[in-house]
Amino acid sequence: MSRPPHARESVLDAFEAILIEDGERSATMDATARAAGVSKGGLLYHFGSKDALERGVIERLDLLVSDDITQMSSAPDGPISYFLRSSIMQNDPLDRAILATSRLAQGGNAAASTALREVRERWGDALRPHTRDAASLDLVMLVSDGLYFNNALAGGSIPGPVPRGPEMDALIALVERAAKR
Amino acid sequence: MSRPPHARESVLDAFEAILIEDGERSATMDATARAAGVSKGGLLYHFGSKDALERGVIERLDLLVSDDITQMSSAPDGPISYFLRSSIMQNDPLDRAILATSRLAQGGNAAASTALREVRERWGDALRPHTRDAASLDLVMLVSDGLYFNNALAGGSIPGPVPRGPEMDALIALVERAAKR
DNA sequence: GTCTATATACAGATAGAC
DNA sequence: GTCTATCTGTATATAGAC
Repeated sequence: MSRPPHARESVLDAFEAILIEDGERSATMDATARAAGVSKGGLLYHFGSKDALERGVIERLDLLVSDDITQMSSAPDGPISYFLRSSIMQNDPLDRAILATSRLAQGGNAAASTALREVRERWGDALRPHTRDAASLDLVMLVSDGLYFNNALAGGSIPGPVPRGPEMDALIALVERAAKR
Repeated sequence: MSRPPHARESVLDAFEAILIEDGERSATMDATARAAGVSKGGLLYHFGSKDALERGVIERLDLLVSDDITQMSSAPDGPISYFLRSSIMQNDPLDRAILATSRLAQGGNAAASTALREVRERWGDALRPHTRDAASLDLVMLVSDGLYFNNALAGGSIPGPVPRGPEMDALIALVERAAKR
């Protein structure tokens, strides 16, 4: 099992960071190369085009989501609680991959939009057995989407106006009471 | 009461449309001018810079939200139902102004982010008296955010995976049961 | 008010040295 | 593998004619 070259991962990290903090417009190959500490030519050795770089982020997202769904299935407090709690930005690799892919999607990248829709569907499939009916599943998914949306607006670093601590606990209790099977 | 010049409004409409359908990256002054049926010079007579054009969208949003909050206060089914129902994309001027401003925010426009946060706060203030507690208000706001987020991903035109018809009715009933004072 | 023409800057991508 | 140098396209913005 050969893990991916380090420079390649650094480039992806840098690209994600600029997407999240400064938006899609600022995430140029030049800026990415500079932030990753390589030259533009060096970047283009690992990713032959802007499109390849964007595909790299999407592939990384898909891998991280697979891990997350495994975690979710065996979470001690149950999948709904795990899912909502992990919907607030913890700035972990998965959060960053989602935010970065969202930026690409909102910048017009169709593959990114598709990937996000598929990710959402995978989560929905995993949660469905634990919810009462379609409306209950909608409720859980939409609250999660809402949490992510606010994080996305906040720029990924500044905390948005999302519930934290005890208020988050109360929200999860409220959603579980309404939706949990 | 002098209404704003027609050409100016056409330019704003065109700019919003490109932002929503093709993303921030495609919403250039050139593309906007073309879509609005004016030349670049003509556009620049009405909006002296890209920044002025973006401010135009944000100002329009603020006006439309004021109208919406008035409507919400006197809605027959109550503010929560009105608020959630109007959170699914109806492609009306307010929806388009929100989506367009979201694109600007996600493209890195700080004024757009601030405007959206303030809009969200105005809605929260109007809804607070009608909800039980902080968690209940969070629930209503986050479901609404979730609906908008999915519309934003869908590109504004293709319907996203959001509840419609009877499923939307069931969702509203669920949220009201959990949150309504 | 609206147009054309153009200046300036920067994006993505290529070629080829080391 | 990583670099510099450079080509080409396109964005914002200005100048000035009509």
